[in-house]
Amino acid sequence: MPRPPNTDQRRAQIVDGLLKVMSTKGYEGATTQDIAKAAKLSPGLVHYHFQAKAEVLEALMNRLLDEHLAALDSALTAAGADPLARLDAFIDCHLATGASANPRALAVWVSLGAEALKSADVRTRYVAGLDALLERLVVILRAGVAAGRFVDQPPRAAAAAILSTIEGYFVVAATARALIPRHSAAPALKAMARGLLEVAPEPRRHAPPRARRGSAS
Amino acid sequence: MPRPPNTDQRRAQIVDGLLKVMSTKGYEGATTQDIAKAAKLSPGLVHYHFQAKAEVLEALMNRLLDEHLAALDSALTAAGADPLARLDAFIDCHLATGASANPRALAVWVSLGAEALKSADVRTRYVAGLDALLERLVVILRAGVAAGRFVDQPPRAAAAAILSTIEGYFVVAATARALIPRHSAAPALKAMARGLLEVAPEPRRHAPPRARRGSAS
Amino acid sequence: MPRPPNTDQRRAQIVDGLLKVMSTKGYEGATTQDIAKAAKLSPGLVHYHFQAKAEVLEALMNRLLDEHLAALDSALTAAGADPLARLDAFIDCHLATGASANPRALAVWVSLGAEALKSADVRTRYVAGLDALLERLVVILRAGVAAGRFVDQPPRAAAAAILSTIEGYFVVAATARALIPRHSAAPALKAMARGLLEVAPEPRRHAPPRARRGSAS
Amino acid sequence: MPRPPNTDQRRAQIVDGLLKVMSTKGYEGATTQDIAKAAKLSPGLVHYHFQAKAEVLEALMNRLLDEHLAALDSALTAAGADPLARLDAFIDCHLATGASANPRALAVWVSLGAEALKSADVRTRYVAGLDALLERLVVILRAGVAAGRFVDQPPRAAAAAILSTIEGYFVVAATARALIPRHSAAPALKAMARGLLEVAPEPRRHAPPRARRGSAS
DNA sequence: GATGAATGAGGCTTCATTCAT
DNA sequence: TATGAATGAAGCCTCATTCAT
Repeated sequence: MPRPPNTDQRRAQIVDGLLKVMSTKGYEGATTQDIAKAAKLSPGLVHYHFQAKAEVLEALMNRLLDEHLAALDSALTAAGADPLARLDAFIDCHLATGASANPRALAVWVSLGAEALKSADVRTRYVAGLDALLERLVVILRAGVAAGRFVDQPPRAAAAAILSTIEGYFVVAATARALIPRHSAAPALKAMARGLLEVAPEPRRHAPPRARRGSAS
Repeated sequence: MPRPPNTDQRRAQIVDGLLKVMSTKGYEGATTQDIAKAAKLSPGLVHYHFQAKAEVLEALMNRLLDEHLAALDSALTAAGADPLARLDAFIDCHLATGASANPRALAVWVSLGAEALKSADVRTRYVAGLDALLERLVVILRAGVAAGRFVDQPPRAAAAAILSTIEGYFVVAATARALIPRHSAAPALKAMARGLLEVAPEPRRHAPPRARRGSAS
Repeated sequence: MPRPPNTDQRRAQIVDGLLKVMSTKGYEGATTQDIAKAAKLSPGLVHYHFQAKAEVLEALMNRLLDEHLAALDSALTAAGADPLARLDAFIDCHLATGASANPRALAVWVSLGAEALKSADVRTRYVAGLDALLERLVVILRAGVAAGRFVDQPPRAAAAAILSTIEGYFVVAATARALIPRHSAAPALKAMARGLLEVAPEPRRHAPPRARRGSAS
Repeated sequence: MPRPPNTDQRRAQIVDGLLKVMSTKGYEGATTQDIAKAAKLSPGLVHYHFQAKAEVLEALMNRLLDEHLAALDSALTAAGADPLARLDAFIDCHLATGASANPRALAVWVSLGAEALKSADVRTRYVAGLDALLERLVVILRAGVAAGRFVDQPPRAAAAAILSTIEGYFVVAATARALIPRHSAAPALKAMARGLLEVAPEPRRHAPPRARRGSAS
C-alpha cells in the first residue's frame, strides 16, 4: 500500500516555485532553497523530483510555452478565418489579454531571454518558442496576402517585426511599465501592423490602394 | 615620485572586461576573475578601482548609455529638422547602424533588462536610459504633429510602440538572429511607424489629413 | 492471514545487491538506492530489513567470511592429513580456485580492508576473519613441524607471511590483474612457502635435480 | 610588491593534510574541511590551490610514489651489485625500514588500493606505481639469473609474488598489525624469496650446488 | 598602484534515513 | 511487508571581497 504517487503535482509545485522566485530574482538568483520555500516543500524534494535546477527551468519554459501556445491557438480559432481578425487576435493574445497580463510570467520570459544568451539548452528552447510564434504569424500573413487583404511582401520580415514589437513590449512592460500608456500596446501594434501590411483602415476604404512601400528588404 | 594616475584607464579596462564576459555569461556568470582576465589585469585590481562588482556594472551601463545617446544625438543632428527624417535617423541609429551592429553590446543590453528585474539600482538606470530614448522620440513626434506631418495622437503611446519594437528587435537579434531576415529590421519599423503616424509615403503627400485612428487609448 | 516471512531472502537479496555495487563503487559509493536497485527492490525495503547501511556491510562481511571458511574447511578436509597437502590446499583455495576466482568478492574484500581502517566495527570483523585464516595456517604448520615435515620455526610468523602473500595477491589481482602472470600465483606461493618451511620439493628426487619449475602453470 | 608566492608550500601543506586525514578516514571520508583543518588552512584555500579534491589525491599519490621510489633506488644503490643483496635491500626498504615504518603512509596506500577499484584515474597511477616496483624487481631477478645466483624462472611471476607479499604485509599491517610478529616480515619474505629463487643459504656454500633449495637455516 | 593569496559564506547536489500509505 | 516520497544534514565547490606584501 504505497503512498499514492504525486510526482506530477510536486513537479508542478516546484516549477511554480521557480516561477515565483525567478520573477523577482532571476534564474541564478533563485536558489534551490528559495524554490523549495516558495513551493512549500523541503529543499531535498527539489532534487528528488528533478535531477538539477536546470531541469526545473526547462520544465518551466515548457509550461510557459505550452500554456501560451494553447491560449494563442484557442484565440486564433475563436477569431475565425479572416486574416486581419486573426492578426488582431494574435496581437491581443499577447498584449491585451494574454501573457502580458501576468507580470510574473512576463518577468520570467524576459529572464529567459537573458538566460538564452548563456545556455545553449535554454536558447534552443527559447528560439523554438519564438519560432513557433513566428510561424503562426507567417501563416496568417500569407493567408492575408493570398486573400488580397495584405500587400504582398516578405512575410518573415513582417512577422519578425510584429513579433519583435511584442517581445519589446514585454521587456519594457516588465522593467518599466510606466513608460507604456495603459492599454496602448495592442492598439498601437495593430496600427503599426496595418501600416506594414498596407491595410486600409477598415471603416475608410476611400483612398486608392496606395503603392506599396517599406518593402522590408 | 608618484606614478601618474591611471585610474580612468584601468576603470575603462575593467568595464570593458565586464562587457566582454557579460555578453556570453551574463552578469552573475561574470566572475571578478573573469573580468580581470578579460581586462588583462590581476583580480585584486578590480576591487581596487571599484568598490564592488555592482559598481562595475553601473559604470558599464553608464558607458553604454552615454555612448549610445551621444551617437544618437549626433545622428539626429545630422538628420536635420524634418521630423520624418529624424524619426528615420532614430530608427537607423538603433537598427541599422548603431547598437544592433555590436553583438556584444546587444547581448549586454538584453542582460541588463533581466538584471533590471532584480536590482532596483539597475532598474533605475535602465529605465532612465529607456526614458531618455523615449523622450527624444516624443520630441520628434510632437514636432511632426506640430508640422502636420504626423497625425495627431498621444505621442507617448506611439513613442513607446516604436521603442518597444526596437527593444524587441534587440532581444530577438541577440538570442535568435536567424529569425530576422537580414536588413529587414529598420525598413520594417519605418513602415510600421508610418502606419502608426499615418504618414503618407513621401512621394505622395496628396491625400487629405485623414482622421486619426489608432489613438492608443 | 499473514504472509509467510521472507525476511531472510530479502536480506540475502540486499546483501547481494551491496556486493554487486560495492565491487565497483566501494562502500561509501554504494548508495542505498544503488543497493536497492541492484537487489531489484524498492529503496525503503533496505531500511526495513536492516537498521542501517552499516548493518548490510556487516552481513556482507559475515557472508563472505562464512562462505569462504566453509569452502576452505571443506578443501582442507578433502586434502587429508598430510600437512603439506593441507598447506597446498589452503593456498589453492585462496589463489587457484577460491576467492580470487570471484572478481566481485575480491574487489569487495579489498574494499573491506580499506573500510577496516576507518571503522572499528569493520576492523574487528575483518581482523577476526584474517585471524581465523591465520589460525588454520598455524594449526597446519604446527602439525607439519610435529611431523618433522617442516623445519621448526615460529609458526605465527610463517603463517602471517603466507597469509600476507595471499592478501597481497588479492589486492594486486583486484587492481592490476595484468601484473600477475596467469596461473602463477598458487605455484609461486607454494614454492615460497616451501622455502620458508624448508621443505624439500617432494616430486623431484628423480631426474636432474632442478629442471624448471614455477613456470606459471 | 606582491606577496611572495608560496603555492608550492601550500600545496604541500594541503597534500599533507589529506595524508593525515585519509589515514584514518579514507579518501571519501576526508572532507575538504577536514583537509583544510589538518593543514591549518582555511577551507577555501584548498580549492584555490587545487581544482578539485581528486587533484589533491593525485598529488598525494605522486608524492608517495616519488618519495618511495627515491628511497628505494637509493637503497638499491647502497646495496651494491650483488643481486641477492639488492633483493634483500628491496625487501628491507619495504618491510623493515621504509614504507611500512610510516603507519599513515601505509594506511593511505591501502586506501588507494581500494580507491583504484573505483576510479580509473587512481587506478592508472596506482598500477603505474606497482609496475615501477615490479620492474625493479624484474631487473634484479634477471641479473641474479644471469649471474647464476637465482634459478632460471619467469621473472615476472616471481616478481609478482614478492611484490604481492609486500602489498599483503602492508594491508595486514595497516589493519591488523597484531597478527604479524614483530620484525618477522622482512626475514620471512627473504626466506620465501630464496625458496622461490632456489638460492642456497649463503653460509653454506660447501656442498655441491644441490638442487633442492630452501634450506633457509 | 598592483599582485595574487586568503577568507568564509553560500549554492547545488547527494544521500542515509524516516514516514505516510 | 512494501512502496516511494520526504527530510535535512553535509559535502564539494565557487566567488565576491579582503589582505599582506
